[in-house]
Amino acid sequence: MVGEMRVLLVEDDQRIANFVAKGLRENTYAVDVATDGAAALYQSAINAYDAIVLDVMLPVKDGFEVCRELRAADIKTPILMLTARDAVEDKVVGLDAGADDYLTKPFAFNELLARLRALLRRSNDVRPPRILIADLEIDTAAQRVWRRGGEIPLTTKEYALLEYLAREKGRVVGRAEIAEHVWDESFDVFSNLIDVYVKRLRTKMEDAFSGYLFRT
Amino acid sequence: MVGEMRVLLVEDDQRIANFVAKGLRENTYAVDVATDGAAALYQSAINAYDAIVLDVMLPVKDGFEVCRELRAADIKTPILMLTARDAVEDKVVGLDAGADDYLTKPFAFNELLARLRALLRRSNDVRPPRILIADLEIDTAAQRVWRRGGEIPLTTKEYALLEYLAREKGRVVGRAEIAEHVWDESFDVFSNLIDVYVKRLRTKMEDAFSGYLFRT
DNA sequence: TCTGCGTGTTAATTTTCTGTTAATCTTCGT
DNA sequence: ACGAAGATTAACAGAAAATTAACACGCAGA
Repeated sequence: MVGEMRVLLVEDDQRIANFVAKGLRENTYAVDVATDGAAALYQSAINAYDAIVLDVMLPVKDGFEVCRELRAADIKTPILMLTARDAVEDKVVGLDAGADDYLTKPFAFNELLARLRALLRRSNDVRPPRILIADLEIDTAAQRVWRRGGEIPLTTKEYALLEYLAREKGRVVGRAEIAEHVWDESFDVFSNLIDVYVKRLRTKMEDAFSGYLFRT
Repeated sequence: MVGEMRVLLVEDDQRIANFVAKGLRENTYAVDVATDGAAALYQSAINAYDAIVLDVMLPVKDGFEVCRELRAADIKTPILMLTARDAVEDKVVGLDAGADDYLTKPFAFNELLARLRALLRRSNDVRPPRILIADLEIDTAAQRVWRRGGEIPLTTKEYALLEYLAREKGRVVGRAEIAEHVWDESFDVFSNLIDVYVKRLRTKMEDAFSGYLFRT
């Protein structure tokens, strides 16, 4: 949160764009403006913005589409959608497309500032650490796991084991170490419980990837 | 803005304390009560309150003193001072001691609510007044909830729980955390009240969306 | 006072997890 | 090829947690 925040404003209406950009600059944001969807994608590809303010109605590519493509490209920059429409359905579409918040025109400029601050705070705060290994994705905040888009439901222990292994990726960890970190002191050293859990994980993940399993 | 705000009420007069606490709870604040200055300091040391409503005339340590010590301990929680006296001088002393606002008894309860809201708003900055998750829409100002256009009537507690969960969407929150934010100190850790409320919510929302409920 | 509603309690039931056991399969040295 | 040690797997039983219904109590309005 130090330094200047960079914002990409995507808005085709000149008047609104000028107005908003000026207002944001007065509030110490560094603002880039894109006037259509394609430009927006291009700009966000070559710059690391802290947030994107995105109008829905755009020439070339509409805001929903831009949003979707950004998310598809794994760009997680917070997006504030801006639109004249206020049908609930539009909000749903917007959020489904990956927007983080939604503001309908006309809006008080202060409201936009406030939402933007909220978004930046949210993302800058404790960014939920995600672990990415090959096509495996772990959201440690939600304790959920995906592979190639599909979510894999895991039990508490299964998840704990997976997260531990993922964190220690590339290192050879012995049973004792695993027991130490994933189970508690009452763990029975002579049981093969760990093997059983590794098996369960493997089954659920369809033999995900190999580089992390071994024997003492 | 309301919903899961935690307030510490410091008041030695039982009748007033009950009255105020009850009123605040009806407005979805989670209220803890301390009946003397020392208790107040202790409580605020171990809990993170969003605001403190502090009577001036207290046994053991008076409100001014409590206020001073809190500020000395670098606790910045907004403080609303409450007193029977209304001499201008007292206000000055109170504000000097570090209070943020000042209210003299007798007061209209609505006035207290208004001041409290103002304090919380000031310190808390802005949060989106509407929360949208899939086809669920929450109006935090009116404390009303819709799904697919239809409004869902919720009781105060049900609403508070839902708003909290919605705010923490995507994170795994344990029972303790929920209790901490939605209930107050008198919450019985061994009861399954939270489960019961989750059930009630689910029933009303027809198993709305799944991604937010879990164990421990 | 009666009544309805919101809040919280309790307990029975059902489902899901965890950990154990034991049988089978690999690997590898001799 | 044989046996042993370790690895893998399936099946299961007890434990833990989730789910649900039913009820008790206090309070506010009629």
